[in-house]
Amino acid sequence: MSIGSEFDHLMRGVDTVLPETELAERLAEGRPLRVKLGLDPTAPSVTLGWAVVLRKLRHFQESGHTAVLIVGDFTAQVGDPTGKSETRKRLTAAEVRGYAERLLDQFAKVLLPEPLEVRFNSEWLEELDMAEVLELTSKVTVAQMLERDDFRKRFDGHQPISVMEFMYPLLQGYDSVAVSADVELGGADQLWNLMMGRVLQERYGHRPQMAMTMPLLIGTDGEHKMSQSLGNYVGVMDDPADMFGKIMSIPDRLMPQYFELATEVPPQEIIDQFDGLASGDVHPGDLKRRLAREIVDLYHPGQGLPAEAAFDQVFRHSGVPDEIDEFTLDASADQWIPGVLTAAGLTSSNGEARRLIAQGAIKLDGKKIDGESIDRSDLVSCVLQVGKRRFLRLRG
RNA sequence: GCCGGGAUGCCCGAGCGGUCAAAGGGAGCAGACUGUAAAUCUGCCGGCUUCGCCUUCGGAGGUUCAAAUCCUUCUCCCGGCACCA
Repeated sequence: MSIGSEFDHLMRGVDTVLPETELAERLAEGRPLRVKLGLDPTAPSVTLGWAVVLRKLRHFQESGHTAVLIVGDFTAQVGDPTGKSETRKRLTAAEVRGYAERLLDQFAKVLLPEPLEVRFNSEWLEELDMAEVLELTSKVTVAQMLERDDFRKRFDGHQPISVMEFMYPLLQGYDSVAVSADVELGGADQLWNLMMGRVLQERYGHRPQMAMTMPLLIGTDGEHKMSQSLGNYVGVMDDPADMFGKIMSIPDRLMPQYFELATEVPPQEIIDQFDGLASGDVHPGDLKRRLAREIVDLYHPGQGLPAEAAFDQVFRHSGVPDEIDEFTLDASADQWIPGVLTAAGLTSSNGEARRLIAQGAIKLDGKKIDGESIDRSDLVSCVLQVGKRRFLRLRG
């Protein structure tokens, strides 16, 4: 790859690079850069949101640079105060360990196996003794801490800020010192933290890293940043049909962002597609299908088209998906549908199920049911459906 | 430390002795319309095989025929004052 196209590839979708001119300079040095990305295992899944930065890390790998992926097992327990208006609840060591284990496989779905260094930051953070911690804290002033917006606001508003929260950026920054990062990647909300890494490296007499941030991907609700706690996410481990469906449900206005940040479709092609959309040559539904296929193919190679077919089967032809959960009926001749639905987990309570029946949302083999009880013999081998997307195959 | 205000359902927020499972909004779910988009309209939105019953209004006690609503106490938050610097 030439320097020019490599540079363009690395800059795809990027939000901010600081200092601006330095990326070209470092690339020109012609050696593999050490590109750090730190992720705290505070939840069990890699979402398309995290995948945005992970993909960027992969772009660096593709150019021969070394990906230094830091699993923040130690920092996860401290808790990143970024964007929080209040003190965050702390996770237990066991929770963090459990998440970290599950995440490692998922990272592998996005990154290349080489060149890659995976490090846990407890490796060095746990080893710091009090004298070293004090030295670390002496490198940064309280005024610098308060430059950060969320700290500033809380401080001015007399909201509590624990000293431990001040420690978070220091620890994350210390990671950069520990791994000698040339570049650190992060979400747009991490810029301040990344710059802290730069400051600390300088104070420790190392060459300061540059910071590169990616925009925060908006979740399927079309409003908030994608996050597991909000439930508006698509996980890279979601099965193809699920992934396809979730992408189809995002608001249209999110499509450009998703194409740019969550796919590898060449920039010029994206521009052409949206030009087509503006002129009416491309139908928004078709473009969204393309988007969904592209994303599914990224995490389940070759599954984009089958996922689309499954989607059409259900939503275009009002059919039933090929793979659905099964439920074995008990022996009673008279089956009470709300009980079945709730036992199978399709509804959360009998009351909810009864209401849905009253609203005409429950179908048996595609036909609306109106009563609550049905003969067992009329149910066996049939498909019970709640709304458009919840299905259950009944077994005798 | 003192004085005052507050804690309500997933979230925000009314209620201030009975007619309160608790107004209103948001989120969510379902129906119509669609491209599983947006916008809009409609219904539902604690549990229970439900004209009734049960568990909820920060925790624990108490007063009352009756408490989210009154009293006591505990916990936590918020304002103001004082103290310290």
